[in-house]
Amino acid sequence: MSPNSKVNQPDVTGTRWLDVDQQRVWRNYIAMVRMLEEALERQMQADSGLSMNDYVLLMQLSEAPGRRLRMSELAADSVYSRSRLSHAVSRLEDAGWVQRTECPDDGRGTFAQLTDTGFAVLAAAAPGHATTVHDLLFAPIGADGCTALGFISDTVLATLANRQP
Amino acid sequence: MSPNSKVNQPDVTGTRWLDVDQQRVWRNYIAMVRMLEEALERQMQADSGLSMNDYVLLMQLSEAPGRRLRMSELAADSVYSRSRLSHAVSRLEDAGWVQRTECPDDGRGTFAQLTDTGFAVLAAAAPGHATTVHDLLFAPIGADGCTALGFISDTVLATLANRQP
DNA sequence: GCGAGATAGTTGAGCGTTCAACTGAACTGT
DNA sequence: ACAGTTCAGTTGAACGCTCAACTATCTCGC
Repeated sequence: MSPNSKVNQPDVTGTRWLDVDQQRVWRNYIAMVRMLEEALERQMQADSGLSMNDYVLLMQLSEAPGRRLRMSELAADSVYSRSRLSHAVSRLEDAGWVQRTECPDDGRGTFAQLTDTGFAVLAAAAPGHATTVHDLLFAPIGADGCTALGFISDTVLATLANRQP
Repeated sequence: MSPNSKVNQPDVTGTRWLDVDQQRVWRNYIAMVRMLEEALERQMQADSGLSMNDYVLLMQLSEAPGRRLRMSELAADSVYSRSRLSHAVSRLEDAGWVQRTECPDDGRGTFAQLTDTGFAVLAAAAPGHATTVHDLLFAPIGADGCTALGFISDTVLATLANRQP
């Protein structure tokens, strides 16, 4: 596919091809993300009947003051579109884990409020999740790996945040 | 949520809680994965009208001998379920990028064969993708970050591969 | 104080993924 | 040689996400 460039300079078309190492790393990164996601999904589903997406949403809410967040904040924290979040919260509401509340300060606003039932479900799911993340990620990569992963995440997030307003 | 343990030892329930650093890294890892995925998806969609999922499938095929793979192999390489791949290949077939072929060695088998059109589409999409990956990931994290990410991916993949037969 | 535009959130159609059930081919043991 | 099981792949329904269109509220300039 790529012209197997030895160096990482833009070619005549302006393309910055990946070198062989980077190609390998990129490929394995994709595989890692997918397999990790799949493994966590399965564990969560099997142990708590919860999807990872829902778990993360409940988690975000549980850590917010008053266990509630504006829809937009929750969407931003979760890297969700407004629409996706709206659908997701509707389902969580049907399940009884979250309740929508009016926002007194802003008539357009809506709070997503974690219910006691939702909190209980989350609390029941947390240990299994933490253990799985520990066993599959942090234990294998060790403290240095954790530091490195933190650096990488921070750097990439900063890069993504600081482009086109 | 978690008991904010200072050390990373299993508690009385056998739970290995994540320490504060690990929680932060885990959170940022999830955000990074999501945002990176979203950014790449948008670039790919805008520049080539192709989804990242389809791009990766075509890529895998393009690198296989004869530009074809058994459905199962392709599924394994892509971390796809059989069903998901079957649907995906059907769509790629409708688009004319891939063609299904009988497998002479195994009557149950099917080959997914990349067509010339499919290869051309892939070739057209590759530069933009490579450039984006370079700009958003490898350039920011640098050579050390690349090495670290390679180590992390390899380690996690090995861990995931080496459990329950 | 009012109209234009921005902002918060929802909705429904369309599409992709998942899940379970299915077909047909290939091994396995007797 | 054939019954049971495993394996490769497909199918259709259900569900989640995306996209564009929509309502309702807020903000700003005049």
